[in-house]
Amino acid sequence: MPGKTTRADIVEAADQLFYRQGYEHTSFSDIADAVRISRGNFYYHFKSKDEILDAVIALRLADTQSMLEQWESEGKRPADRIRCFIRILITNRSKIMLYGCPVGTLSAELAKLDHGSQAEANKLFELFRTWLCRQFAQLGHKDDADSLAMHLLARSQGVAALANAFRDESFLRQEVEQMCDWLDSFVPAAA
Amino acid sequence: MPGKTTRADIVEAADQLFYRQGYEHTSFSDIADAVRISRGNFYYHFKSKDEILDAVIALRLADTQSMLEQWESEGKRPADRIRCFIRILITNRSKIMLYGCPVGTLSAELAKLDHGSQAEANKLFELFRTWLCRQFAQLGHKDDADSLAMHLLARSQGVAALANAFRDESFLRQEVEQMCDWLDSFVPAAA
DNA sequence: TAGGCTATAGGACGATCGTCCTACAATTCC
DNA sequence: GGAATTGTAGGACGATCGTCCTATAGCCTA
Repeated sequence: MPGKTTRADIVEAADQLFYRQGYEHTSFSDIADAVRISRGNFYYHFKSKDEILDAVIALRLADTQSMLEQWESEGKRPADRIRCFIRILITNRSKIMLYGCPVGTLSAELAKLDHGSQAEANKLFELFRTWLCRQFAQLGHKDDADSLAMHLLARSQGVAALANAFRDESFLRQEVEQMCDWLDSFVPAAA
Repeated sequence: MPGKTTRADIVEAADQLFYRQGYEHTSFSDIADAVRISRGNFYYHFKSKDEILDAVIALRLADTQSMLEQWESEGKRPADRIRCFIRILITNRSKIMLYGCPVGTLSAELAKLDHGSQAEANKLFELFRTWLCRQFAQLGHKDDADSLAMHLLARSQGVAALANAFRDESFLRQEVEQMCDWLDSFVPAAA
């Protein structure tokens, strides 16, 4: 039980706190309290708060990557995979209504802070973008695959933002249905 | 030049700084420097930082209200008015790519801070929502006017968020065109 | 058993935060 | 022209921030 777990515990706790409270509004004491660890001990595992942020981003990148890979390896058709993406809004609806989209809100916060890790955080967006792009290409839309990916990404972001502001679950579900309908219009006519 | 202008100067400077840096990341010193005023003198005009935030929100509400009224009084047809809304993304593209949407980012930040003025800030969203709702109703879509308003609001939010993350102006313009096309599909067939 | 790592605790540090207090200049009013 | 009010300046305050330093337990190795 020594060593390695503590570091992982810190990153996990920071991940949750950054999501719920924002990066800047989360202090070392907050994380220390959550992990039940001395504040001083912190700097044995991380040299600075920024380093924790980088670790959190790396964790999210890895988690996202494996989630996307799993969606892809489940052997469904491209449209089904894209539907998986659309439905995360429903899966995570409770947290989204409380804290927004973890990707979008972090990106927006780091942009305002003019933070050096902004580019790293945006790799989360890029992960979804290239993955969606690949799915649309497999759907037969090679030429406008990236535009479609960005379009869907944007709509998801907007839905998450408004669902958060208005705490409106029925709006969220309604928009998810519309996105699925929109997606169907791109599926080649096959049963 | 006495009195009243100083208060207005403070609110204006805070408005800009809150937009560019975020509410929490903006300190009294930042605002004081911008207005060229002593930090101590601050509390003659405002009792707390929260009070400045409320004043900033009130200013934005008033500005937004008058902008919407102007769009409505310019005597165009409802579809043209909605197009005015869509095109703010292009009008403010430079700032949006740097700082995101002022309405959405403030709402998101206050949600994470669990700030008491969150409801006030969301009135900005409501202003756009009810205005758009009215326009869609005038377009003849009384039954789903609110859904259409929320849909358009969400898409605008998403476009602003991604344009901010990727600093991509052509994406922004492309999505604006798509939204205009989408709008046209709701206009009753008249020349 | 002695010595060297690993991991943790606890507190000191300088800076900055929002807030508040007091002194003083400028203006207005009797 | 003295008094009261309005507006501004500057700094003190307690708290908290991120950071850093040192002491100390527990462990493995020799």
